[in-house]
Amino acid sequence: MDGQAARDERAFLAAYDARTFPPFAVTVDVVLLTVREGVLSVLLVERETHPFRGRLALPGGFVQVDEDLEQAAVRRLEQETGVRRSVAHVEQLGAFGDPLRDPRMRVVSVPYLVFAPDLPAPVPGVRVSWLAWVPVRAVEPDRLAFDHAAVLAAGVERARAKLEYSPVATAFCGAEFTIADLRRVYEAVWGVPLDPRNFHRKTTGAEGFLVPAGRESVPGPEGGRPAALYQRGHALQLHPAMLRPTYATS
Amino acid sequence: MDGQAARDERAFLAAYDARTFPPFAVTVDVVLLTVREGVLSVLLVERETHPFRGRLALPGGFVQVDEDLEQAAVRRLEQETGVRRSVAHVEQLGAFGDPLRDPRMRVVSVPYLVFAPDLPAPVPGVRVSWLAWVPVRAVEPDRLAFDHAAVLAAGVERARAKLEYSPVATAFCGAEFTIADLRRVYEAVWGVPLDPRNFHRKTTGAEGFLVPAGRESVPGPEGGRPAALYQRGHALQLHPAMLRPTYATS
DNA sequence: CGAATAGTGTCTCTCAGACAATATTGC
DNA sequence: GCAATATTGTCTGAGAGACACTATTCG
Repeated sequence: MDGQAARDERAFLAAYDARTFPPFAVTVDVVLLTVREGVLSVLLVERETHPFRGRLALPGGFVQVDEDLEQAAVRRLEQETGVRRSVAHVEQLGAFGDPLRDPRMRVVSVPYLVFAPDLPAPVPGVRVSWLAWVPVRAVEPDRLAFDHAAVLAAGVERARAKLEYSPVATAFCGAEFTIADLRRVYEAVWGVPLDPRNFHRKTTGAEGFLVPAGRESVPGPEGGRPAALYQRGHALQLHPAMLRPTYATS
Repeated sequence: MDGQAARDERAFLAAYDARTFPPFAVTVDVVLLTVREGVLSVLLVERETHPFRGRLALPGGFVQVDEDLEQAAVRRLEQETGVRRSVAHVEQLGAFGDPLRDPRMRVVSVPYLVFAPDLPAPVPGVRVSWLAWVPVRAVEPDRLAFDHAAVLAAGVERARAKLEYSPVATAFCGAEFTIADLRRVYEAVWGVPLDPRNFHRKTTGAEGFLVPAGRESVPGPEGGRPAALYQRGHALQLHPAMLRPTYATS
């Protein structure tokens, strides 16, 4: 029986014509977030080609037929923005498939959310003439191409929620960072000031979140006691969670 | 300037040939969960056609060219399982696009997670000869078609997490339900017993979660005091959150 | 020394978990 | 009455938020 079923299946596939299905294109977009000078910022590129030529957009492009979705996103990330995957956190943000989101044809886009440390100004890569970090609060939604305003909003909201119960905030920092560095990440992403003392106690108390690097930072130009340096721990969850203040239902 | 850009864009679109892009197909799958007799169960169908003919699978199918993704999922839900959208909670679960997940061609699937009350045994609908509620713990992952084992696992994990900080557990109940009904939902989805007394205090204390229906339920065959009936409230978040016991990192 | 930042301790309030006690039904 | 379920109350410990206080640097 099993042999018969396998033969059936092979015969079916040999006769299969892919053109009988509705033709879609699939793209990936990259919502690359970082914290620069205390401000949550997103990397935007200027589109060089139609549609939306000259408009700002998220980096991204078409997925190749034999290419995994995340692999396609990472390829765009590295080619167009110069950010290496190894220093960043990458997670899928969902699928956006409104039939009218692309004027060319039916396109389903799978955006990926990326957290990266504050990097030197990225250089325009393949097929990109201009790109820049833009503070998220300064982005004008109506001026973005496609439905990228909605994608960006989903990415920012995901980032805000994720900081509460996961240790991914460390992906915004370098390999070694101070508690104050980490606090500035939370403050920038959430857009609220946090009490440095309570923040210190909570982060150092959460099991597996931070590992002491055994070294100290150099104080800034305004002086101050040197801070201990930490590395990210091995925990996958943040427990207890770090809840946003004024947990309004919004 | 704007007029020139618009003319450029129109000219580009008129000359555009959609066949220059890699051909994908896009499908939707439905992870329909319910709680039957205290057991978290998923609706599975038997595939009538190749590939994976005769294997169990999630309901789903190809998205039409002019059809929204969620609309496509709801169409499958209603056509293949008879569950009406109005009684259920529907949310997107992400995109699954491994290049080898479908032997026919490159297919990206966008599964939707659906929570529904315990409904009368659904009737096989369009293109479906057999379907049944299967306890999630009884599903044999290797016997599911495509990558549906991974999709189901993602859906169950999303459901477990979502119950903690959102009021969607009420979607597993009917319009009116008792606190014990709701507790059995949490117990079934999380797979752990909960203290009825603490559960009662927490759910009735969470603002906007539940609204008293002003009526009482009929006690079961074993007696017991009648319970007050509730309806779902208007809250979008569950605050304070209902955290799973033994919050292991796992 | 003063300003600035890092880190610790203390108090209060909320809330989760354990569980006693009471209320209301069917048999 | 007895079993079963519903609901309220009480206690304890963990943890969040407010904030006093100490520690260490630069100028």
